[in-house]
Amino acid sequence: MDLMNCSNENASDSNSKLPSSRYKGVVPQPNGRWGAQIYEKHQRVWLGTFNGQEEAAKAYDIASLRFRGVDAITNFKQSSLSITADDHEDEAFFLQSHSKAEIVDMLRKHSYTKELQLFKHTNGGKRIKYNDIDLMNIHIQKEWLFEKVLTPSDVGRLNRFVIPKQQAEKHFPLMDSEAKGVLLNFEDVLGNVWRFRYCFWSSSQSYVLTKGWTRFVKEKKVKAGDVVRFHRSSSMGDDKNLFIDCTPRNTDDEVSRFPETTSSVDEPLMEPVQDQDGVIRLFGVNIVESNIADSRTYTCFQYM
DNA sequence: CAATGTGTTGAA
DNA sequence: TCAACACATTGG
Repeated sequence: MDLMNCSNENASDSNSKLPSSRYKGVVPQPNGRWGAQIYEKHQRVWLGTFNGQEEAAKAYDIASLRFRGVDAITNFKQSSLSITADDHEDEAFFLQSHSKAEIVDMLRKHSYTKELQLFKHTNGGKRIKYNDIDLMNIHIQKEWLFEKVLTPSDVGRLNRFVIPKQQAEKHFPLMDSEAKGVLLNFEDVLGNVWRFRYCFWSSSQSYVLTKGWTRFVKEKKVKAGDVVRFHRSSSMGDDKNLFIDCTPRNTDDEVSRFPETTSSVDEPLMEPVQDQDGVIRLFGVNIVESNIADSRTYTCFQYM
């Protein structure tokens, strides 16, 4: 092994240049170890340092799969210890069930394998055969963000929607320069795009959607008690990457023009759920429960 | 002090 | 996007 490296093997030689790696996303470190990195949106995301370049290459592979999807180019055929198709599917599901920041954090802490094992184990007894819809969902990488039950004031005359502070800061961080507000585009299940002004109201210390919200309430006919859900597509597409989705109460007075308002009398799958507790959803359907959110906290990154 | 990770550039 | 290179920053 190692017969390919013609010139420099030793990092101890301070005169020579650092040895290159044959693996994508792997860069040499001055001390002879190896760094892993991946680029997104013109900037580097550091994935940590590793003893061997193969280890670093695997870290890159995992990040690549999470950032760019199942068809991403990788160094190895499969990322970790996944051998069977089910294992591979489980890992894809695991990747999609965590934010990019969480995956990066695991890589930097070298805890990815541990977390994946835990994930598989806690789901071991009740392994699910995912259907085509689920796989498609994984493929397009739509990730669950959070949901909120609409309060009376959310649909009242205040013309604003309060995003729970914890969710707002987690999913829609505002820089100080943006405190005045930014415009966010959300796509609904019909492909319609809704544009809202999103800002922080210092008087009430709350994050709100303002301009555009009332129109949404009116046209979707949402009422207090209805649920609004937020998703994000983590595949590329800088613009159409946020999604909004709601379950309007059935209206007796008018034929619904919206498919998603169809009566759910014989739709057994829909049920409300708390996010941030490890409940995993695909298309709003609970697939499996886990306890992944029980312990660890992850450092905050700019990207998702 | 050693190791990590960023600033930066030039190539593709 | 990507790796090479220099080195500022981190952290033990």
